[in-house]
Amino acid sequence: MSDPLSILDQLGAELSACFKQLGHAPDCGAVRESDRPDLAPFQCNGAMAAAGALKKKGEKSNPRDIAAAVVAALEGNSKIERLEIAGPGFINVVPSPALVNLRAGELAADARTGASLISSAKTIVIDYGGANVAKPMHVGHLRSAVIGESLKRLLRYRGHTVIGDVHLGDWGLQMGHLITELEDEQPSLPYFDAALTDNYPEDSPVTMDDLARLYPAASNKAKTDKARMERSRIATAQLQQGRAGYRALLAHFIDVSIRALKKGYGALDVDFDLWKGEAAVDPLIPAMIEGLKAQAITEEDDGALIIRVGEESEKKETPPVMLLASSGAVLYHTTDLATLLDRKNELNPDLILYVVDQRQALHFEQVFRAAVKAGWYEREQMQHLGFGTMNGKDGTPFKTRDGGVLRLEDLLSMMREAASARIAAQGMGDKFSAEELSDITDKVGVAALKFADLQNQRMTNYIFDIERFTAFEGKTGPYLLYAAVRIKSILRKAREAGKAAGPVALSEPAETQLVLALDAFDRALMAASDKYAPHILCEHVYRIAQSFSRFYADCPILADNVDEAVSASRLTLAQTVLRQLEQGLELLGIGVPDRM
RNA sequence: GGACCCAUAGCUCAACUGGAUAGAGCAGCUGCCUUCUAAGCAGCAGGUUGCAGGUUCGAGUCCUGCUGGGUUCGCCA
Repeated sequence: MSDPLSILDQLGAELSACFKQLGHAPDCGAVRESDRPDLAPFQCNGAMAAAGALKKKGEKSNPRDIAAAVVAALEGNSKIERLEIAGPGFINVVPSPALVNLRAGELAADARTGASLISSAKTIVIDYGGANVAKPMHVGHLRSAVIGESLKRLLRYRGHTVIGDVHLGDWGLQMGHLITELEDEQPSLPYFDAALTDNYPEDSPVTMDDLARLYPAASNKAKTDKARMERSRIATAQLQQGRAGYRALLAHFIDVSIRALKKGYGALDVDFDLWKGEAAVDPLIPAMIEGLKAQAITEEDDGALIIRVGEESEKKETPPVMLLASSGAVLYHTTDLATLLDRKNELNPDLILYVVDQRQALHFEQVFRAAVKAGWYEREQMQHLGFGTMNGKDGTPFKTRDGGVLRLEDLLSMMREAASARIAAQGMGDKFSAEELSDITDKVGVAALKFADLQNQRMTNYIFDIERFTAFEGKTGPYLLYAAVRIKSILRKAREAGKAAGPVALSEPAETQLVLALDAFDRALMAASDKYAPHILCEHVYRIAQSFSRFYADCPILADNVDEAVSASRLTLAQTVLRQLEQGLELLGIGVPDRM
């Protein structure tokens, strides 16, 4: 049995059959949401397309005549209330009240409020997060985490098998920096005694704060001090060659960092199935390199081992993939290639998505081409979903007033503070227990933050403005929560009053408009997941909240003068809106409090 | 210099495969709380879609050129 169709699809089916019957291509009957909702909720532009097709065949025709024939043929169709021809041949389509009413009942009865499941499920890996060992999370990590998490949930809800991997940066020069800087601070630690190979302490010699201090200290010194840089390079090479003390230290660094990161991502309601990193694929590298050499796709160049990935059509050749530096060290390309191999072996995914800053587009293009050359994947199986940077008001990447990076932790507490100030200003502060208050401020803060980010199109840069992030009115996360909370409040009151939900019977325009908005859920989900574009889902949930707010203002539900059947119908509508709204928000990674 | 991205209302952003009068929010102005949470609702105002051409019934969207901004270009990750 197939899923019941949306109103739009049902109307499209009627129009398509009609176009076909009149000798035109069926897809001319495609119906879409109208650009002129004041005239009709739906429109069909196929008459123009049909006329265009005839013209190509050398036949003259008038799109308005074609439209008129379609309208005449559909006379009396029970799903259609009214058809009108406008302009050069647009057909405005108004669905019949019976159709809308029937569909409202279907949506209310459906656990997924109209959301379909994909017919062929894929195994998809999403590589997002992008945090590094030893570096505290800052606003630069926000977009990847928030967008990646939403895409993961969205694709899963559509029916795919999705594996999220944080893919930590834990294998580069930064590790050498940390090791050498720690050695300068605490030279007596056993990890630095090259004679020792075992029995290192179980407890980490450093905390997250230590790491956060050590790395920039070393990095700054190395910028001007060549000898200092060389020590870090050597330590990195020795680590990669397997020096036991360094490996033991690395394990501590990773462990300490993951614990901190789980907390940081947890505060954002972001979690990963895999906490793998670059170090995890290190054991694969020697055999991988041998394999690539055996395929004769590598070459030596200036002492480095490379894979050329240029293509004929390029005016200027894309730079090669660097497998081994002339020093013999493993590079970013190498670990990312090894990760692709690891995923092939362990998960054999159909698709791998990288939610990473757009600035790394070239890097991924290189690595993907190498993986294709190696015969591991088809090019279409790997996609870099870049996103623009978060800029300050001056148009350059965001910095705090004193020029530093804004820690994610600090941003979140700013959000919470703003939320809590807002509750106080409402005079609601004493209505909630301390526990509930803290839950509300968390949720409002996260909703504001995530929605502000996700509603932007992925690729473009956007301006980070704390004033705007902590705005709680208009097209914001808290507005959406507010709509959901108002419904919850009504449903509580209905329960207390012993009023039950009942069959849907629409009467007011605000009700019809609300049902039409709900019925667009599946389209929004399909478009958002096909294009990997959460902002499309943001647009939908916002429309739902808006439609509900109008309904709320126009259509009393529990008031004494409301007829029992009307009240029951509106309760069903309200429940359905809440279910879809909460589901949509969950797919954006946004949780809803009970009250606010 | 090569490659990629972007330019839409005062500000921040939308616009599905090329469709009618380019939409939201904020800021501004008018109304609406003795009735389900006013973090709300209704309304007004705001535009030569960076510039110049081209393709066609029809262009913010496609093509060419230009201007202005951003990113990136083998041994950092």
